Amino acid sequence: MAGSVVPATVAVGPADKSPRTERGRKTQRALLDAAAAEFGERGFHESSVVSITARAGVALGTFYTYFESKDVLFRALVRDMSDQVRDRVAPVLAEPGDAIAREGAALGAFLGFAREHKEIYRIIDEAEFVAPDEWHRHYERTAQRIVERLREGEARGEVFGPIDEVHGWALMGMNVFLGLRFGVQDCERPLNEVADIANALIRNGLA
Amino acid sequence: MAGSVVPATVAVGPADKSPRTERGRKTQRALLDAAAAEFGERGFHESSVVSITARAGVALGTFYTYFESKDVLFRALVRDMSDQVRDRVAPVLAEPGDAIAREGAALGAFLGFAREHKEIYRIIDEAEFVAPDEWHRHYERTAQRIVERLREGEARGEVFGPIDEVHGWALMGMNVFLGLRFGVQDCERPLNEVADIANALIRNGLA
DNA sequence: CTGAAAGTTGAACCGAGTTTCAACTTGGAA
DNA sequence: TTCCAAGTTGAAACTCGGTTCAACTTTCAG
Repeated sequence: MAGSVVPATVAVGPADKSPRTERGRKTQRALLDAAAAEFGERGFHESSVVSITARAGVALGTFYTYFESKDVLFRALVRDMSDQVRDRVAPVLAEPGDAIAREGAALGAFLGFAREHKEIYRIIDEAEFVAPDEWHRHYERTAQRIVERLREGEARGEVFGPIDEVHGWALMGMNVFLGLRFGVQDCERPLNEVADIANALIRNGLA
Repeated sequence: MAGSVVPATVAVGPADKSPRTERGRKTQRALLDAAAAEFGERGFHESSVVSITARAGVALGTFYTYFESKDVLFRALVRDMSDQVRDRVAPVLAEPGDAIAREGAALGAFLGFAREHKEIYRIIDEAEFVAPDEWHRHYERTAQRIVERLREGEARGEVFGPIDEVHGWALMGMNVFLGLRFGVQDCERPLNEVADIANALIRNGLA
């Protein structure tokens, strides 16, 4: 899991803990991957630095060579997951189709990501308590992006306005819960089926 | 806050810790109210039994007269919050209108509840990590109830079917995130405005 | 080959918070 | 008034896990 969770460099705060050699970079990467897996499986509070270092195959003290604290590591991970989702969804938005179809494609891409990275829910959800600012930032930006896309569609006459912040949060909430139900919990149901039903809902409503 | 959080009796597990006198019931109630407030403000892990008993105005040891552990108390609270939401939404569902209008009324009632009980989000969200079974039960039932209501509407020809589990989770996700944004975070915006926009979305879609 | 910088190690320190428990208080029934 | 079950108390035992640090190893430039 999560072989690509690690960015080239990681923000570590004032005291520079960045690795200076290739060897160091590998160790830091092992710690980040181990942490993503561990937090995903057990949650922040159940994961100990001991268990993370054990999973990474390094000694306890090594952790503090690269991270100021368990907290700082978690924040770096939240930021990274948030960026990964964005990067995964971005390309499908370039595909042809009207604004609503593109939201459907975005949902499909997100569901796929959730199936591959089930740890994302535990990490981002738990950020509400462990790193509230990163958590807030993530949802604020995601909703904002949806609103912007819908407004572009509105300008093109593809969606019926006026588009409001409410629409952004409504669609985001829908996507998040569908990701939870059909990405993380139920791994069997075909994702395009789910995305199609949801897309029909936001296109035509239920009436 | 949370004067009505306390059920008449609380499940406490095998060893019977139920109070036997009026005095005991009052103390247990004080502990439950204090815990709801404390968990709502600081979250489960930041709330200590010391802080809860201090807020309730009783000694540390008294806590264990009524609860086997901090964990058991939290579970009781989650169950209670879940029931409170249900009880708050139920009455407005009896009002006249088609199935979709009733979903709008339900959302309105839920948003109102969220404004009055901001602690509900922290408590139910954190249950994902502290009491996963209660958390699962809560969302499973909520989605199920939405699906049932929509299917009734479908039978009456008020909504366009076929209604799927996807619809239940989609609407629930929408409601939850709107409650977060406009119930807990933004307390200014008129709730019926929010509910109306969301209801128009699920009634007619965006196209 | 050599020295120094980078990296690694894990026992020990430390604070925090849950839970226990034996002594003490309260309130009401007989 | 007496007695006892129910309730209360808070110091202390206990557990747990984050963080520190001084000794040790590896790597590599000169």
